[in-house]
Amino acid sequence: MDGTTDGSRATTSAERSLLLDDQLCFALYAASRAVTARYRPLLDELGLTYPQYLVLLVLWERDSISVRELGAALQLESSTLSPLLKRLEANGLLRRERRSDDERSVAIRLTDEGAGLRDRARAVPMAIGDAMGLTPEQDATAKQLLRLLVANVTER
Amino acid sequence: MDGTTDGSRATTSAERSLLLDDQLCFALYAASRAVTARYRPLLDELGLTYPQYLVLLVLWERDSISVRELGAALQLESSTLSPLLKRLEANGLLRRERRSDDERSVAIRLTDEGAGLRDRARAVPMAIGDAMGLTPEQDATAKQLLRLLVANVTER
DNA sequence: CACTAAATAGTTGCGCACGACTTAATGGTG
DNA sequence: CACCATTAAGTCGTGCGCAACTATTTAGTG
Repeated sequence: MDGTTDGSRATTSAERSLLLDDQLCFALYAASRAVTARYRPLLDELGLTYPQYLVLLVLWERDSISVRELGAALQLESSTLSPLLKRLEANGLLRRERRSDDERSVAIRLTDEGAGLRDRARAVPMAIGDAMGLTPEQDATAKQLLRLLVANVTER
Repeated sequence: MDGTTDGSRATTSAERSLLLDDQLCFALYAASRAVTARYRPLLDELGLTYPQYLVLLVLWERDSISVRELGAALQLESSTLSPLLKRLEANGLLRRERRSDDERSVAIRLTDEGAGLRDRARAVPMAIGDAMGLTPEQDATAKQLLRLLVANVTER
């Protein structure tokens, strides 16, 4: 069926290949979606999407954070976060209130329900870690390479 | 400002951390978006989005492919591809026609314009490769780890 | 103090991404 | 042949993700 484009074709070094399978960027794109897909059933039980889960990870670490700080932590724009936070607020997991000392800023605070979700989420990282099935060394290498990549790609 | 959660906290081995920065999955998610963002200005000049570019990569390799085969190559559902292919067709880059031998199937064929775009796209992988700034060894390691990860995560 | 520039969050429009579903065609099976 | 499960593509609804823009508040400057 799909043996046609398998394996390792030769690539000139002067000009990079246009072959899909040669490209790290596609591996990255596919891996990110595959991992998110693996999260889905686990997060469904918590009533969360993956980005919502990431927001809660940040808030469980440090509550009462501004949208700006949240965006810095997750590398997301306010145009992504604002509606997402509204949905989490509608679901009763957090509250948004203008800061009195700076009315431009909005403090995101977990409700008791949002804070309580943390216990139910504790098993998630381990389940995902198991599913990823990398050795601790591979995991560390991957994280290190991805951070280097992000640093390089976002500079300038 | 953000030195508060930096660095390397200790993590118990029995139970994985809920810290954002400890998680490979977040590194993956952030890296994927960062790389796509780096592509954006290059692809804007070609009038393409990143997923559209991926579709063309496949078609430049092997024209007259079905939606199903395209989905297998990119790991995307027909519900994602159908509207995307419609947009590419509206932009004059490809045509979709039912196969006569199997009327369920739709053959995607590049137009001359779509095929011609390949030359203008040749510089893209190199520009991205440079921006990613990994050594060939690091690039190979990353691809290898990501493929292993995808294989593990999607099994069962 | 008046006025402008910067910062913060939000809105809008568009294009994915995917689950759930629909429609149509095909391939068995008895 | 009739029937039904399977396959292929597409539609619909929801939630990101981001560029471009807006509204409001704050900071800085003469």
